[in-house]
Amino acid sequence: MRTTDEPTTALFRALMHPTRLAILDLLRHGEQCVCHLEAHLGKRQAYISQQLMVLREVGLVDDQRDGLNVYYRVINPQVFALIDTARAMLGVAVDTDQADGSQGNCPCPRCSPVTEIVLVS
Amino acid sequence: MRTTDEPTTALFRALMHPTRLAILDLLRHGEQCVCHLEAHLGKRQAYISQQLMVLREVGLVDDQRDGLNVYYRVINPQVFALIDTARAMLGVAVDTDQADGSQGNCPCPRCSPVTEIVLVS
DNA sequence: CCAGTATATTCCATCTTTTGAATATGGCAA
DNA sequence: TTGCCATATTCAAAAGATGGAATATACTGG
Repeated sequence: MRTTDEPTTALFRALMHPTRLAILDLLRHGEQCVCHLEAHLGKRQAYISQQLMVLREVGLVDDQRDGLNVYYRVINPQVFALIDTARAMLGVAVDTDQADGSQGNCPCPRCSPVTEIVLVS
Repeated sequence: MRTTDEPTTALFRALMHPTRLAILDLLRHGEQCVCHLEAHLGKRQAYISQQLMVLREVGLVDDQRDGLNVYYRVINPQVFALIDTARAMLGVAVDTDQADGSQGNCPCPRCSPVTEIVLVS
């Protein structure tokens, strides 16, 4: 229908998706670049980007460019309370960390500071 | 996808709908019969029933028969906190009452106790 | 300017949700 | 049983979401 609806439904609509929920979980401890999310979620970049677009459109996240990388962050941390309440209702343990098992080697400067480029002669 | 997803997404999926949200709002002050919801929401009975089915399937509401009428109630009131948090995030006023303007004349015994059947000779 | 890297967007086939319409069920009273 | 009332379920068409593939954009370095 999508007519005079409350924006509330749009919010829940955005939270209705496993990957988007996983992305938000990865943003709990501060902003992350797309490559970071990509590495940790094990999904294609374009796909992650699509989901980020949805989160952006409902005003849940904000992006900020830093050189080649784009860093995303949650605008209103209350959304975490929302997710936690939902999980609590269902008896799901609130996993404070990683959304999935994949270790994720994010190559961005913030994740991997230049240290291994020592190349001894 | 719908595979190994968290039940959390199912919860949000159920809350993603304006009519379902309105039904939950009507159940804030205790259980209500279907005709009550029908009267207040101004939607067809079958439609209301469909939405109630969705809410039932995710374990948000419970029903109980009393004669001809079926009364629905919210199982876990925490869901109201969830909705309120969402609305607060969006700056939407938490309307404690009626979901829409329609006055709603519910004919069920609890709403309209037998008083007008006096029929003087 | 050109190439390369990080991210974004568009397009599209497929699957799911939405909602109207018709129909079914369950209970009550006569 | 019959008829009626309240509610539930099923079906199907239209609308919307999902996720893959290709492509576009933005920035950096040479």
